[in-house]
Amino acid sequence: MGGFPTVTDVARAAGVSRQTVSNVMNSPGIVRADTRQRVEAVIKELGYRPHASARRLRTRRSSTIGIRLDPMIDGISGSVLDRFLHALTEQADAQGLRVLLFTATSPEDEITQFRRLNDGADVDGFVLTSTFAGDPRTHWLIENGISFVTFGRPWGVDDMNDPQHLWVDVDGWAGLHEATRAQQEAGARRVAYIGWPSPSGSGDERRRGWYDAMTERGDVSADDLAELEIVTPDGVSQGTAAMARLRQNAGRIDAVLCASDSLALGAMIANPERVPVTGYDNTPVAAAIGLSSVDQAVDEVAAGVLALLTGEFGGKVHGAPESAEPRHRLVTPRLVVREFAAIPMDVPQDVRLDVPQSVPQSVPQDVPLDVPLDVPQ
Amino acid sequence: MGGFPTVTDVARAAGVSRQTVSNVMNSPGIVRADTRQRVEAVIKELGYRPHASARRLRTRRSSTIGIRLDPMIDGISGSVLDRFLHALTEQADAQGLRVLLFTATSPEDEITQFRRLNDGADVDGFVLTSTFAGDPRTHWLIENGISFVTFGRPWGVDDMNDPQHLWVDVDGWAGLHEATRAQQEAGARRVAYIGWPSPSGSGDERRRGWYDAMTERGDVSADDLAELEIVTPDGVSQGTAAMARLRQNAGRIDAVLCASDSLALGAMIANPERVPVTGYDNTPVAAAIGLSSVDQAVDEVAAGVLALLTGEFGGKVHGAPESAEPRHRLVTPRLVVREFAAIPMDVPQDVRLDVPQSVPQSVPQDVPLDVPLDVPQ
DNA sequence: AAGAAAAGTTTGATCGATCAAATATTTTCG
DNA sequence: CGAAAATATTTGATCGATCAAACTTTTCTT
Repeated sequence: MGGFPTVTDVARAAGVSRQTVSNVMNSPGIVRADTRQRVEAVIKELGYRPHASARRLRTRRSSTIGIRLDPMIDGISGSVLDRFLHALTEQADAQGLRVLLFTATSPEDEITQFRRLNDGADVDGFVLTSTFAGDPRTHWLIENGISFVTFGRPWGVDDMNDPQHLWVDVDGWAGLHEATRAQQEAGARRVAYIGWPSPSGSGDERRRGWYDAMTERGDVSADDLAELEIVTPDGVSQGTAAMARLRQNAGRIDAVLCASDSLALGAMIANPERVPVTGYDNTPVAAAIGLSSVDQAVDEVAAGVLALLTGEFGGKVHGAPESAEPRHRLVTPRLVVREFAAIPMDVPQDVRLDVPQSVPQSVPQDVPLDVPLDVPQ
Repeated sequence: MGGFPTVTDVARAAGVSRQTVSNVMNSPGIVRADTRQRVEAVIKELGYRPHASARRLRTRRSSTIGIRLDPMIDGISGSVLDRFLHALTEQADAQGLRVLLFTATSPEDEITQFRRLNDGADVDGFVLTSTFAGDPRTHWLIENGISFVTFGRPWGVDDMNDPQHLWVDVDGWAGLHEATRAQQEAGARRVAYIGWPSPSGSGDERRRGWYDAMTERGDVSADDLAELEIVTPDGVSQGTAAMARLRQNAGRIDAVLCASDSLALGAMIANPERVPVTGYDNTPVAAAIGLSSVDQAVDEVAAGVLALLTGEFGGKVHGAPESAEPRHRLVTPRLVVREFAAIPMDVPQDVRLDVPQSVPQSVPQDVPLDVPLDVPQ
């Protein structure tokens, strides 16, 4: 009559004790088969569902993980975080975990939220995104013994092997290496790279992937290689400007790789010769425009994050330092090849580094464009 | 020494009873000022935080709202849902509410999740997105007396005034009406519209906004108006095809309005005369390409959803049918005007309705493109 | 100033589940 | 067969907070 049935109701109906009902749900192994079946039948019949809060109060665990919903999710590159969030939620659901969102305006504010959610037993652990060098969040979490896994490796010196810090990341080096190889195999020799200024954890990784592939091949001189590289902050208009500069200074270009889809989209604009352009992140924009792009395998990342969070270490290292279980995972991204220049674009022949006043800006000012996922700010 | 301090610890340290501590937190008004200050000081000193699960067990409310993370969030149009989710989380946080995510593969599956989360006292109510005609979810929730608010009005006959169903929606009519007016004021007379096939709840609304603005002005004949309208399923390549058809059949065109940014992006491609194109949703793509677009004011939508969910009705109607408080909100979208054709595009003169085999497809096949937010499936 | 009313505070019970320890039952084996 | 061991089940206590009702103190009324 009242609300929902409780363990006591089920126990009475099945002619057993509360604890046996509890055991059927949590340690089926220790209940005799016939008893278990009887209880299970009653559970189904009454439509019994355990009361999550009561269980959490007693067990002191919430089966919930917290993740900050990043404001930069609005940008083009933000969609990687979206897809990650979706994959994480889906896979968490499948193993009985819930995902709780929160927002924060700064790393300090985020730490406040950590405390609030942890003290209130709202969550068992956290998933962090957008890590950066000297990230105060990871230090705080480690100090306070709170479980967490980061999507993105720690960028500080030596932090990468900190056994207290569990992480999953995408191998940007491999992504660019494969993308470069793909262009070379398609006949390209002079493959240019538009990247971000160093130091940038993930940016430097990606650049190295391109650089290594180029030097392994060995058919471009060091001087030429230097000409084929250009750095710029992230953004569509920056990509356009960088491409224009490349065309002025680098001589023949057979293909262009970019550190982000934003740059790639921009590069596409100042690309009348329709040189193949490859971006990074495989965002919807890339898909719509028909750009090849390196896809961060968010499903694998999510799986890795959950495995570490629920695995042997329970998201943190409690003893067992001799364990062989790896404390991080490096996921290899996938290159998504698309028909080149699906959208034919043309550009006035007089494109200069500084966009002339008489021509409309190629990027409107009203939207802050897409800080990429993992660039330290 | 053990874990965190509890009410009992605080009570002891402050020399009061548990209940007084509880009152300080929940009904400060009934505690004498000096007592309250003393207790508050102790709370701060001990760093006491209430245990969320214990509170929920006792009060039978979770201060958490559930929302399904939609798979279609990956598409271009999906970013509206993203932005809504972010706004919702931010504003929920501000009023002490948590947001819990879940995924589902179908409306039926979603109902299963509703049951699970509700029975377990995980959530107090739900926010639904992507409503469609005959949506089984809302019926189920109403039947089971579970609180919910939808982003998107109910599309069934008479459903819109169903007093059991609280909703917030964006006024697509007003959006298109304003966009049309804006073009007319800029000197356009023959404004075309690329929309979705009827019946489509939100699609029909938007079309009506354009249609009404055009007939109010009255300088285009009914025949011409029919020529200026074209319907097609959503998608970039569909937009391109539609635009090409318009150019063949509609005579002069001064401006084009589209039911989505996907269509607008497509239309942009087959637009050598650089007729102004306006999209809908103000997605990152529109921002990057420099398309004008109708922005669904997600902040206002989120505020409205929360107000209804926590307001007089608590997300559902329990008596008080004579109340004057509105049971739904219609938010007026904002037109974001951008410099036209920020990205110069050109198209071969021989664009035909069927894309020739020798020319690369304008949209790659490997990505399911962007079902818009509110199109019934 | 006495009694009533209001305001402030405390006590015991309770939400629904699980833990720890006790008890009952079945199995094993000399 | 019967005692010890192994297995199965039950009982009482507990997690941390709030509710409901009892109790104490202060304020108001006449």
